Amino acid sequence: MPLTEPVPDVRSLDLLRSVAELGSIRQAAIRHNISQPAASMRLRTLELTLELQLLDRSHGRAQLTSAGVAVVRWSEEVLAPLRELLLGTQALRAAGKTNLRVAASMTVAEYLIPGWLQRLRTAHPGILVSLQMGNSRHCIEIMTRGDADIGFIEGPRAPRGLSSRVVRSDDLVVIVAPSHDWTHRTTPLTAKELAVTPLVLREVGSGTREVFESTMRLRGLDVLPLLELGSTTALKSAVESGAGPGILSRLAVQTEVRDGRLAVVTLADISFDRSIRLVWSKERPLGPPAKQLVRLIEESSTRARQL
Amino acid sequence: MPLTEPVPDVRSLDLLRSVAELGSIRQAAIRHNISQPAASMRLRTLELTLELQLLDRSHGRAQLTSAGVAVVRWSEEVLAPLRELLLGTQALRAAGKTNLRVAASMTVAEYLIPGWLQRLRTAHPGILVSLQMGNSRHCIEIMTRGDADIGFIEGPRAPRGLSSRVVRSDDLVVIVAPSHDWTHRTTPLTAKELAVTPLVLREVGSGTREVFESTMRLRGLDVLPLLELGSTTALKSAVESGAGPGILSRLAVQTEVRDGRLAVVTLADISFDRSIRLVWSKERPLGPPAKQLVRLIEESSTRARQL
DNA sequence: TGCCGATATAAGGTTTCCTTATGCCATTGA
DNA sequence: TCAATGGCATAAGGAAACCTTATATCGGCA
Repeated sequence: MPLTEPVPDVRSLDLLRSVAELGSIRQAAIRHNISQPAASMRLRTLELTLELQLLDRSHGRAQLTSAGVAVVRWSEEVLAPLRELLLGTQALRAAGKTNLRVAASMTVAEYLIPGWLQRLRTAHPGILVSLQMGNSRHCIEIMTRGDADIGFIEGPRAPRGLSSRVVRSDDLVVIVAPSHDWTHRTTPLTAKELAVTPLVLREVGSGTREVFESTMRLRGLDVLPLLELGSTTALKSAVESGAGPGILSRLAVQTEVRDGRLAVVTLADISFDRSIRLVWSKERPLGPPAKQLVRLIEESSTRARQL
Repeated sequence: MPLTEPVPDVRSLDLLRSVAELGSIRQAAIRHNISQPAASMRLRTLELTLELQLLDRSHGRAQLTSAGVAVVRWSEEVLAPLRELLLGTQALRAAGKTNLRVAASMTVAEYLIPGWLQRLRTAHPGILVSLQMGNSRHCIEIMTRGDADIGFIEGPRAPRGLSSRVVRSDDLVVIVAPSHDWTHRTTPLTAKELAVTPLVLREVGSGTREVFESTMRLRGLDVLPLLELGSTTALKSAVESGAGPGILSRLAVQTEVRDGRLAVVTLADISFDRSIRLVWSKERPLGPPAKQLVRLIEESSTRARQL
């Protein structure tokens, strides 16, 4: 479903954040390289758009109202991912003049790279990253050609000729709509039940489909496709609207699960490993920028465990 | 720091998401209530802004490139919080004609309410919520006057005349810049050390300051303010730029800690409880909408534990 | 080859947004 | 109480962005 109009402008939200930080519209305007009236007008437009009084101008300096404080806070959740998006696209554009070339599978690039870039930026602003995306096979090719310093792929085993290490766990999960019967199950789902249920799956040839089918085949079980879709988004929409249970990477559904739009079904006697593996050349040792990134990733995964 | 220009328009990101979902610019345009050329132009502008080719138009229908898929994915992290912001402001505006009136302390309103509203919206679209914000004392007044059905406050004990239950834990933490010495400590910080260190604190009278001072006083310890600031944002900026260690609610710093902009210092022999408490009238039982919300909150807290 | 659906381009008008100039108000200190 | 100062709003004019309708172009398909 599209965004409910009217949509506040992100630059206005960012400006409001600066006003909160600096305590003055004037100063915020200067920092954003616009004139003071322009800033004043943007904030006014924002207030009209949201139909809320965000600033109290009756005492000389502009003071945030409680609604203003709340909006600033909520805006931070919008602005942080937007900054990550900008860093991500920047890395995609940056072909030359970078000191760290990263190759990543689609899943890693989509779900993990932006956060890592954000943290790398704050910890080591000097490092400029370029990003190449592809499937795992493609990434391995890039690495063996020496066109990237470091790579991230999914897969149970290390590719030959490259050193590798698991940096993050991931696995395929069964997802259903929150209204589905399976959300009320008291017993975990068995592999056998999964085999006889028509499922919403990614198309043949995708990494997700391959992992799922091969793991099931190892148990001597078949898969029964109900629907085959070519993208993660399409699959989520289908499951969400009640088409039936679907199979996707846990990373790919974490947001929807958190928001209650999808539910994960617990599995009894089967699991689909899809761990994420850091790979690098055996011949060439990791350079300092690459080492910084690796260290940061390891820190963030231990921190995630603590929380 | 302000957003790095040029900033992509969120409506364009939303449109791209719809294109990914529907597989056609035309269909996406219809869903967004704009003409097909307008949609085409927005997407073109987005591609120019990001300097990336997001769509492949060479096969009749528009097909997302791998960069396009990544941008859609990154956009979801932006659009979801934006939807929460819209729900939050909507609840702030909605005075009458709602079937669930919520009173919440600033901390709860800022950090937890939007997520709950989002989940409530998807699970029970019929429920219209209105939100009143204030400090904990103010919320209790609203509740006892009967001007809200349900409230959320911080505090160690139940206010008299109201039933209450802890729904979420929270506590004050010591935060420092990532470059601070304390990030390299091998031993936890003691209460005594905290007492002799000049700290960046919220102003006297704020809930945070009260909890901090009273807990320290109970130990017979004093507090030594280095800087007193009137807002969470200002305090974070000060600590981030190296002013010194600061004291804030864990909820208030989780984003910055995740992004590595701030670090939490482990405490040895002291803790500052600030649990969040659901309160309701003893005379009036919870109505069905209130019960739905409570159930949802409890589900989400157990789910958070599982992850 | 010819039709059809989908997208791009063109033209025109409206709206939005920014900048400079200026006026008003609150706070401050003598 | 009065002037000075810093800060915000308003006004006017011009530039840029955006949308709509109409039309051309292109790829797929029978």
